[in-house]
This record gives sequence, structure tokens and C-alpha cells, in this order.
Amino acid sequence: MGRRRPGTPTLEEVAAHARVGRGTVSRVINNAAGVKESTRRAVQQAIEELGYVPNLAARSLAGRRADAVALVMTEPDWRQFAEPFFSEIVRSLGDALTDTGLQLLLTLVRSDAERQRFLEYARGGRVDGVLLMSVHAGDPLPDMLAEARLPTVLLGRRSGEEYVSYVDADNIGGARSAVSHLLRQGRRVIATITGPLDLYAAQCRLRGYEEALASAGLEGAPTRVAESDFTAESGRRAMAELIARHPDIDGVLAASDTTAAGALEALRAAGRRVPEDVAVIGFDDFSLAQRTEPRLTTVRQPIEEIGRAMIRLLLEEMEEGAVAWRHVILRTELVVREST
Amino acid sequence: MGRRRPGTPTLEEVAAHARVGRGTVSRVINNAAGVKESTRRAVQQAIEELGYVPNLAARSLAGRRADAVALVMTEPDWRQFAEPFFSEIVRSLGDALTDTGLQLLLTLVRSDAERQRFLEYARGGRVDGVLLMSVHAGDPLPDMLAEARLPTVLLGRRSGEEYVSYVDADNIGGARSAVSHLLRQGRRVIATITGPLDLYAAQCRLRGYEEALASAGLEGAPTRVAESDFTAESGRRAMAELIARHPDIDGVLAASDTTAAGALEALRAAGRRVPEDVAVIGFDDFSLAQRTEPRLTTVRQPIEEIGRAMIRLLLEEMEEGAVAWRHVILRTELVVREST
DNA sequence: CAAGCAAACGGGAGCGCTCCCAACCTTTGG
DNA sequence: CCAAAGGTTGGGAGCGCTCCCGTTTGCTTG
Repeated sequence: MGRRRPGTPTLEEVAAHARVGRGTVSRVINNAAGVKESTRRAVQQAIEELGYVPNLAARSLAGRRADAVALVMTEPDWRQFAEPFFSEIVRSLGDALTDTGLQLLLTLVRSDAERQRFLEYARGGRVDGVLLMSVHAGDPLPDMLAEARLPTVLLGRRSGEEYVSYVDADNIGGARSAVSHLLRQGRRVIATITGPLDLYAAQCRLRGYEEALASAGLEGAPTRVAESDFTAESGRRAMAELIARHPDIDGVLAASDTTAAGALEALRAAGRRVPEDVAVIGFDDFSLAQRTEPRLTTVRQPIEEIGRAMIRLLLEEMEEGAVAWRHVILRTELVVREST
Repeated sequence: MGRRRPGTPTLEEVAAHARVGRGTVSRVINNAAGVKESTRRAVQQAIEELGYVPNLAARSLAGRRADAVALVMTEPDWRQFAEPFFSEIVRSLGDALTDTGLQLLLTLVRSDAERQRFLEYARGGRVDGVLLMSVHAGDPLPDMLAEARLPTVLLGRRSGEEYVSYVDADNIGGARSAVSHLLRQGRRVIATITGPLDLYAAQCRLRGYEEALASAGLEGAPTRVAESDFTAESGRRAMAELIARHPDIDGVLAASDTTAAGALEALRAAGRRVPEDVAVIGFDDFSLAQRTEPRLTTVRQPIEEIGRAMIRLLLEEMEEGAVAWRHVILRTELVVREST
């Protein structure tokens, strides 16, 4: 296959054109110190005139780095793809990377073949580090990356696992404070709509819910727990179910803002007033939470901080060569609005 | 920054270990012909034993190709991100690439700075070609890529533009046949919920709608056109508006299946029966169309073919060096189910 | 049995860059 | 005025691979 592009000027040609040595041009394009201002300008002009663009393959080879990191989504996260959580994370990572000079590449891994292909890509040195969206418990990718000694940071823990770097939000604490808030309001029949329970984050939020009830001397009944897949539609369905099972329901903690929005609709359809009859709390605090009617009380996940922390950890690992595992758990915060 | 990974074995070392020359090892890892079977096995064993992984930067440099293509999403498409259309396209492209040996990289371009950064990445030779999600009319990226002579294929035309390669569905024809179908059923007050009208595809579908009405001797009233942004929520809102404006409405063509699903809800809320009182037609024929109640009559977009065509065009351009623009318009097809 | 041919194979010559050290040029202080 | 101390600059030595050509090997054929 002849995938070659027409003759691009090389650094050497730029050097000749500017009547300087290769080293000087290299210093200029890398913004390195130790170049006289006049020389720098001359080189820059030569670059301009020749339309020079550095060959990144050569730079990678000589410099032993790719200047790129991958954000990998494995199949189970695919559903998140359609949810704001995903785009918020991507945005936040993008922001966190802006002045590192690193290019962010999203990659989808949907099968073993694709996993293998990505691994070759990463081990082949095309990326300097890997960010993983919260992966399934059984996914072998983190271990494979670890074995290849590729700097890796997970978004969201997998159950209790420590031998991998991750950034996560305090889901338990967030859910607990949300339910405590409901209890303080005098709500007594409190249900929860969970996320997919094969996700550790969803398990944690459920645990927080249970803990809050327990410490108030109440007991959570399994019938007050309904599972969703984070979508509005599933939230609506779950809420309808909960109403049917517990007509006296007066409080709900939803898995996400999107789910909560679905729950609000189901409540409206059932003729319940929010927050008078039923209080609703979401999770995430994305922009959606302020556009619902009534506006949503919700547990804020610090998305910006999550993105920044992931990049920070990854950079540290890249610097030191993946010699340690780092964990960051970010505090969540209850944002009270009109739905409680 | 020391982003170096520990000493990986090189091809040279593999060659030494297998007691063959570099060329032979290269032939083996590239599955090239002209290697005796016994030699091949010996080399493969050496590769195995040493845990050799080819250095892709070196391969890129020497081979003058990246073995990767980028799928770029610019800001305006960001909203599509959350829609099934996007994930379907990605899936379809992934499938189409499986045995080309090309890695698919998604890239988000949200600002001029990021556009510039991506351009350097692409011009620097890190990808062999670029796929663009349907871009805004004013986006300079296609021209920039063309100037850099990078093989590029757009998904979806921009209004009437020919000097770029693209793959698109016959949106006009699809909308026309949908509306004709409604007319044949004797529907007379037919409205449409369009997509964002700054998207050429949305304009085309609107045109198909108008053409079908015109050729039946009817006239489309502006009050029968409501704009959506492809989301279910906006579909619901648009439908509610249309009902209010035209209580005698008996047919609707929606911008997408998602929008149609929203419209179905609004109709249900308004107490209209589907299809008895109002017939609804969607667009796309994604899996959602079969999960609505009633199941959706819809205009099928051949997603698989779109993905395959995009890859085919891109490979052709990569082969020949972007010397021509290629256009493919794929036929759409009305799939009749229960909502009409 | 020698000549001839094709299939296998080895390795030189880059690909375009970074790294780094030696060489050169200024400046400054004694 | 000269030497030491910096500040600049040039370019050699790779980075690890592919390409390609010349050589070797293994057969076939006259």
C-alpha cells in the first residue's frame, strides 16, 4: 500500500534554508532555551517559507515518546457513551490536557480482537499512557497494560482492587449524605434507583443509601431498590415500579441526573407532586439537573477535578515509569435545589 | 520528560536470537511471502520468547505510513455524540476497518486550538487518512486537510459542495417516500419535525417532505414544520406544539427514530392513538424503532453500507494520493411497521 | 554433472528526528 | 589585555524499522 504523502520538507532542509545547524532548528521547534532571538526568528521564517511540519514518527523514534494518550472505552461502557457523563469526562480530560502538548485519542474496544489490536498499538509506543473508563470487573485490559508497564489510570475503581491507579468519586459518602438529607426532612419511605449493579460505582451508591438508612435505625427493603441503566427511560420505568410497590413512597435517590429526570416524569404521570409528595435526588450535577422541572437536588461529582486528577496521575506515572499505584478519591457534595 | 519504557527487544535482537537476518524477521512480522515455513516458525518462536513487539514509530518512519485513521468530531456534532446515530456510525466504521489493519482513532475538536493541534498531528503523519462526521458549513477543517493533501472523507454532504469526498444517504428521497406513503394512506394534515436546519441532511429531509406534498398538489404550511435537535425531548416538545397548532393533524415525519419516540409520547399524552388518529414515521431505523410502542415505521439509513463506503473511499484515496473527489449517495428505504 | 533458475535470505542504506558533546563566540572580571 | 565562564551553535551518533538489491541455497533440467 502506497500511503505516502508528497515530499514534505525535512528539518534538515529547514536548517539549510536558514543557514543554521539541525540542532538549532530542533531547539526552535521544541521551544527549547539557548537560541539567540535573531536566530530563532530566522529559523521560524524558514519554517514558514517551506511550510515545514515535523515528522512525528521520527520524533517518536528519536525521542522515545508519542506525545499522545489514549482514552479507552470497553464494551460495557458503551452504554455510557450515550450519557452526558461520558461527554463530560471527555471534555474535562480535554481541558486538563490542553497545555501538556499531549493529544487525546479515544479508542473503542468491543471485542478481544480489538483489545489485542489496541494493545499492540499501545505497546508499540503510539501512546505514552492509557486512561480507562470504568471497566468491568473481569476485563483483562488493565492487567495487560500493567504487564506491558504502560502508565494507566482508571476512572472509577473496580471492586476493592488496589493494584492499579484510579481516580474515583466518593460515591458512598455522596449517596449517604443525600439519603441523610431526605431523612432530616422527615421522609421515611425512601427508595433508590441504582445504576447497573455490575458497576462498582453503582454498588457503592447503593451501599451509601443503605448505610444512611441503617444509621437512622431504619432498614432498607429490597423492594425499595430498583435497577436502571442510567438512561432516562429506565429511570422512568424504575420509578413507576417503585410507586406501584410502595404507594406511600416519599423520597428517592436516583442513579444519575438523567435517571432522576425520568423518575420525575413517572412521578408527574402518577400525579405525585415533587417535592411535596415525593422528594427526588439525582447524582452528577450536570447541566441537566438545572433544566428539570423542578430543578434537581443532586450529588455533585467534581468532573473537572476528576479529569485533572486523572491527567495528573497519568503524567506522574509517565514521569516515573509506572513504579507505584496511585489512588485519588474525590469528595462529592450535595447540591440542594427544588426537588427536595 | 522521560516517557521511556524499559528496554524492549528490537527486531535486530529477534533476528540474532533466531539466527536469521533482519529482513527475514521483518518479512515474518509483516506476513510477507518468501520465508520458508521452518524459518518462519523459528522466528515466531524467537518473537515469543523475547516478547517482541514492533516499534510502531520506527515502522512509521521507515514505511511512511501510520496504519491509523482518525474519525474527527467537531463541536457542532457534539450533540450527536449522545445520539445512537453516532455510536452506530462508530460501530459500523469499526467493523469496516477490522481487516485492514488500520487503527481507528476518535478525536474531538472543540476549539481552534484543538483544530490546529489535530492538524499538526495529522500532517505530522500520525494518521493516513481522516474521516469527518458531518461538519458545519463553515468549518475550515476539510479545506485545511485538503491543502495538506490528506485523504479525507466526509460523512454527509455540506450544502452542494463537491470538492471533497463524501458519503451520504439519500435524505430527500427517503423523506419523499415516507410522506408519499402517508399520502397514499389518505392522510392530509401532515407535519414534520426536522433536525437542526443548519445541518444539510435536515434541510434535505425537509425538502423531500415538501416535494412529496407538492407533487400531490398539496402545499406545506410553515406552521406544520417544527425543528428539533434530534433528541427525544425536543421531539416531544415539537410534537406538542404541532398538535396545538393543528389539532386535526393526522401524519408526522420525524427527524430521527429518537425524535419520533418523543413524538409518540407527546401524542399519547394528548390522547391521540397511533396509527389510528396520527401516523408517525421516523428516520434511521436503529434498534430503537423496534422497541417503541407501537413499533415505528421509519426510513432506513444503511449504516453498515455508509461505514463500508467511507472506508472504501478513504482507502482508495490513500492508495492514489487524494487526486480525485469521490461521492457516494446511498439509497434509503421505507420500512413499514405499526405506526402508520 | 554442470548449468541455470527461482526461492530464501542477509544486510546496507536510509527514514527524519533528538540527544549530546565539542567547538566556537561573547562577555566579564582581574 | 587576557583568561575564565557562559551563552550559542554545529553536527555525529543513534532510535528501530522497511526497502531493496545482491548473494546464497536448493532444485530442476539438459
